[in-house]
Amino acid sequence: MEPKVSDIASPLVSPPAVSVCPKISTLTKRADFVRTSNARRQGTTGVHLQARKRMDGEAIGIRVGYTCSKKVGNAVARNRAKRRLREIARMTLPNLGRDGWDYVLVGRNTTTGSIPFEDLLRDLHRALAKVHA
RNA sequence: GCGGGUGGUCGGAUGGUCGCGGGGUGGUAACACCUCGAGGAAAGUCCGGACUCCAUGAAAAGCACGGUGCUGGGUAAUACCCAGCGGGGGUAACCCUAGGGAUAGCGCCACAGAGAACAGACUGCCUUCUAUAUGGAGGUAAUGGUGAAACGGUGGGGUAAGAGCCCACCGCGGAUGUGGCAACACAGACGGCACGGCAAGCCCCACCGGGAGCAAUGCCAAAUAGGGGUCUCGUGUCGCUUGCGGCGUGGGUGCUUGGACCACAGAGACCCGGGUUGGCAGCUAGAGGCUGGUUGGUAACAAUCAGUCCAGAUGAAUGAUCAUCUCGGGGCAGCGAUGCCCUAGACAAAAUCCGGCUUACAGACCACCCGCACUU
RNA sequence: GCGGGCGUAGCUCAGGGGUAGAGCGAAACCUUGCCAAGGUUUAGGUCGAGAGUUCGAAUCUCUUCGCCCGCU
Repeated sequence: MEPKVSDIASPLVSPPAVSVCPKISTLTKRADFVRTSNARRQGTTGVHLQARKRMDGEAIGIRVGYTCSKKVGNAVARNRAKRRLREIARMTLPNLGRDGWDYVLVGRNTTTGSIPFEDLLRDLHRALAKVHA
């Protein structure tokens, strides 16, 4: 039997202690995106991940940004891809993300909006593991 | 039943769990609760407005530039809509139509053809002259072929040959009359025919448009700077009532003109260098939409009454997932009725707002109408 | 969001109503022992797409698609 999405995510969604859970904020500045893209990167079928360990004092907590260029498609396809990226980040980063890092999730050509959701989730897990290594 | 035409509607539904944006309430806060949260095209940005700023005495005038272009009406306005007219298509329902002026002027009409816009004559036809030839003079425009287009068409009379030269019909122009608010329609004396096409070529005529746009504009905070160089015009003047008037200079979001206004010691142009891309307002209730009724109108639409609804983000909010149902589609089994399984599946997401236009769109539904076939 | 511009041969561009062209590139041949250069010749185009105006459209008009630039 196929594992349900809830089975994959359940250990991750289980609420961690508040003191362990860093605050997650969204990247909005272009300069942050550029700095992150110059650091570590890892591509998978569904998502392309860029990550960077910040210098001390820049900001607090985990920060995450989302990018979907016109290659992804029209406005409907871009928004849809961005929402799916937000959802997997919400389910994953509170547990697997590291404090003091910036992450940028980039939507891929046609796959981000179309592949099954659990595949997208596994792709982010793999990409995070490789980037942290 | 089949085929077609017109107008319109919808664009899955319900529930659970976890999340997102705005507003409200409570709370010191974390947060909790309540409530609202994409489209018919939100799209393209092709038009028209609202609104804001700039300019302005003024909706200034003229020129330039751009647009519109049958008539009447509707509207805040339009290139939109409605009702008609003319032209074209279709057996029909019905559809399409940038549709003013070619006698204001200029320009163009390649190739072919004798000749392409003004009457002219290559091949011809007829008469005549002579030196009888591939000749000259005259008449004619019916013949031939070319071309998108050739100076009215067909038939008859007539003639040396011919010709609206004459006649009949058709076509064209058309004084005038009738109907219509008008575009225009109908009738038509008369004219023997004179007047080719292109204005989405320049242009003429009529009407419309001041320019830029929410990245407009205003405020707050921080930071940096209160820059440098070159060039041009200036450094006012007269009067008195002593802060006003005359003159002068400079200042214009296409240009010019005149006037008013502002400034009067600085103004303008170009080049070099440096800083910031934060927050708030504008920002969503308006020529508002929808539903139902009444009145006027053929209609578009207007007036009015009642009810109801209202996204406001800014790396930009609607997602993820599960279940059930239903419309279609596909597969398998079956002669069939039907059963089982899979599958929510088109275009496309607000960005100041509104009215139109155009383009994209899986599929489903409703009403009316037309043609053909069949039955009664 | 607003404003502006461009689509013609494989590439860079002319042509602005009358049979689509230039340069570079490609191919074949000549030349050479071989290559380059040179010479001769050839192929290659729905003029981004669809309608309209015209006798006739790459050209004029409208619609549409794609690409590029500027404005805080």
